[in-house]
Amino acid sequence: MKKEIKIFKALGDSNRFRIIKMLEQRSLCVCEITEALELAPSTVSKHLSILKEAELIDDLKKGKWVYYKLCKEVKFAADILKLVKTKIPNDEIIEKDIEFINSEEIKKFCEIKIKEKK
Amino acid sequence: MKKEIKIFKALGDSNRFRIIKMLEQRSLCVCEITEALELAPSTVSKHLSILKEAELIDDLKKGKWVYYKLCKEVKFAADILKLVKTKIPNDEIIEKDIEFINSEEIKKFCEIKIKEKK
DNA sequence: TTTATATTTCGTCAAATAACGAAATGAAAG
DNA sequence: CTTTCATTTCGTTATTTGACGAAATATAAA
Repeated sequence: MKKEIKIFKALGDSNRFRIIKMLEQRSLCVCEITEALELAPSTVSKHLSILKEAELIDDLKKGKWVYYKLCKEVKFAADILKLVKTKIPNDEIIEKDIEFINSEEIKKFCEIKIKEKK
Repeated sequence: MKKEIKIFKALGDSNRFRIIKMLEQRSLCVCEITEALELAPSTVSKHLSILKEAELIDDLKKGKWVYYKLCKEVKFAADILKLVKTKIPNDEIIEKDIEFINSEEIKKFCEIKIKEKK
């Protein structure tokens, strides 16, 4: 499939759009995204693979966790990401997502996962 | 559905993408687009309604014909259309489409439709 | 090495989508 | 007013997509 069509298809789903908007804030591990979207981990993983296949995001393994971040190379995907970042006003859901990933709640959620083992 | 998601969904189909690329050249009536894409008129009409619903294109009735053109108002759709126009290299199919709508063949096709009645 | 945890892959199911032809609509010509 | 032609709407069908849970994989901890 044409690369640009893949990009548009990838962005044409509201859950994937939410992921992109959260990744504008900072890179996130799969479990954080899963927690925010309230979907099954396998579903989130599939969404992430579609975004990655479109070269909108990239992954980075850190131990057990896999972190995803926006892909900012110089190409059409980066242009689109810039437009998405600068020109689309956040709706309620996006605002709530951003609030969530910046919250103490999600920080604790991650800490507990680590500390539980100590 | 969120307006921007509609835009991405609309562009995330290769036939609709071809339509947008042809409309970059000039406004076209439904039968010209149908001829270029080699799809059923009802299928093309549906694609056009999806693009219109996303506010990427607009229609203009002229007698029996309905012409469609790109929608250039100041909003996200216009930004995307600009990116699409300036940043995406044409592939073979798009080149062929552009050639077709600028050809003598399609001009004759339209003329015959009119003259047949005289 | 065994166990636990994070993520991905696989198989399945329901819903959405893209295609078509047939019928309906609307404008122009006879 | 009736017919003709371009387009749209409707109903159907095949394919794609988004969701899930179960099983597989990979890494860290015990």
